[in-house]
Order: sequence, then C-alpha cells, then structure tokens
Amino acid sequence: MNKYKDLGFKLTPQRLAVLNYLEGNRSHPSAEDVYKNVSKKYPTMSFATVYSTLEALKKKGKVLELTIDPARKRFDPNTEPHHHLICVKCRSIVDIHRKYSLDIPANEAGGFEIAGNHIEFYGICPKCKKKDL
Amino acid sequence: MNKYKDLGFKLTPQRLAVLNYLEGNRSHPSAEDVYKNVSKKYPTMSFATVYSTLEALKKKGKVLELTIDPARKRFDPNTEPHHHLICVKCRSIVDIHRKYSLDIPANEAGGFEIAGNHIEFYGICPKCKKKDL
DNA sequence: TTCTTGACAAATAATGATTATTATATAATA
DNA sequence: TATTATATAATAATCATTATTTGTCAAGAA
Repeated sequence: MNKYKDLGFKLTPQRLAVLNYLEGNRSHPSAEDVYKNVSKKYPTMSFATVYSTLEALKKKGKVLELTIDPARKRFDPNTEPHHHLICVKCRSIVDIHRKYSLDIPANEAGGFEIAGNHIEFYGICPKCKKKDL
Repeated sequence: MNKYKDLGFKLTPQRLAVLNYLEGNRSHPSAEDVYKNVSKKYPTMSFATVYSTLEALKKKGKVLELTIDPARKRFDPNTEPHHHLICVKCRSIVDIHRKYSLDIPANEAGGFEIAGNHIEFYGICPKCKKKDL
C-alpha cells in the first residue's frame, strides 16, 4: 500500500515528509522551500537532511535538479520530459508539456552524442505584469 | 579607432583586458576563467573587479550570463540569440546557431508574456566519449 | 534478548562562489 | 591641471551547498 516501497532506501519520517511535500508539487521548490515546509512537521529537521534526501531522490531518478535559477537549485518531482517557462522578474516557473522536435545538424554538433534537451522559455508572469502597472 | 568607445563607462586597463579576453571567446568562461587569464597581464587584478566588470557588461548587454552550470555562472560574449550544447561530463559548452520556431499554446502559457527562449541540449563531448572507452 | 552493524539524523563546521565594504587610485572632463 | 565621479584592490561578509562528526535507531546474528 505504500507507494514509496520501491525506492530501495530507508523510509524515515523525515524522508516521507519530503516526499509528501514534493508529491504533485508543481512549484519547483528550492531546498529552502522544502526545508521551510517540512520543518513545520519536523522542527528538528536539519538542512543537511533536506539536501541529502533530495540528493538521494535525484540519484534514484525521482526528482530532477533544475539549473534554471542562477541563485539556487530548484527541484522538480515531475520526471516526465517537459520544458519550463520562467518569469524573469520573480523566477516563478511553469511547466510546458509540449513536444518539440529539435534536431541539430551534424556539422553543428561538434561530435557530441546528443542525449536530450530542455527548453527554457522566458517571460513575465501575470502577477509581475500587474505590478509593473 | 577604439571599438569599445560606445560602452559608456570608464575604460580602464583592467576592463580592456577583460574585453579582450572575451572578444571572440567561445568557451563560455566562468568568472574564475576570466580572472585567471586576465591576471597574467594584471597580477594585482582582484576577483571583485572581474565580477563588477562582468556585471557592468551584462547591464550594457555586451555579455550574457548563462545559468547552465549548476556550480558556477558562465558568461557568453556572443549576444546573438543562440542555443547551447552541454557535455554532461565535463560541462564544456558548444554554441548552436540554428533557429527553431517554438510556440507555446496560450492555454499552456499560463498568462505569461513570452519574451524569448533558450534551448539546452545535453550530450557527451568527443573527449569524454573517448575517456569512457 | 542482547550485541553488532550499518545507515540515518542533527548539529556543526567547512567550502566555494558571489557580493558588499572601504580606503585609495585613476579616468574623464571642464 | 584640478575636479569629481567612478574604479580598483584588499578584505570581509554572505549565502547556498557540502562535508564531518557524533549520537541514534533499526534489523539481523548470536
């Protein structure tokens, strides 16, 4: 009945709390976001535990680490291939689930073996648009 | 005769050295790369000067800050719109100058005003492919 | 049940990139 | 050349992240 059984690592309360927070979360939280939220339930939770849990989940492919925000890492529990639309003002991130076919001509690929791609769309979110009057 | 005349900020020797290093540079250097190189000519050069120069150039649109490398900022003096192909092993970066038409259906855009996009291709560079035998 | 072992959590320290501060030096301009 | 604003260098501070250490707990062996 436990959906995390197959993770192959110990399911501690702290880890469960992190998993629950991430479950279905589409806000692309930073480690701090995770920490803040999970701390409510587990006040003794330390930052290091958050990082190590996220790292463990990353290794198991349950979470993606996004390199979108220059200031901090963001994590994404949505592991299906998708793209992101980022607000250049407030750095909020929205998922884009479209498929795009992106080929690189061999002469531009410089001998690389292509493994995948990720598109970052930039824009201004509705909230920030309002603030700018 | 000076191609940097129009920058609208003081042209110190240090800044000129940074500009010369960036000119035509396609290696997407980090601040440390810039510092190391420019230090050869200006041994008293400080890291802070590198950062502030890069920041100033960024504001003037002469340099782009890349958020590709989770470990550090990378800078790109090639300000024409283009994309990047990154080696997941060594983090080397190659430019991709193709144009791709990428539309987001309005219902996915969440009310964002789209301003641009950037594609990150992932792969393994020839050097790292060899190392893996 | 008790012992042993290994993984985990928490606290804390350490690291590394970046930014801020401050006193001095220098470029641009009158 | 003098003035003035801005840049430099040195340094300290900050912030996110990683490493270390010590104590705790859980599961299996004796």
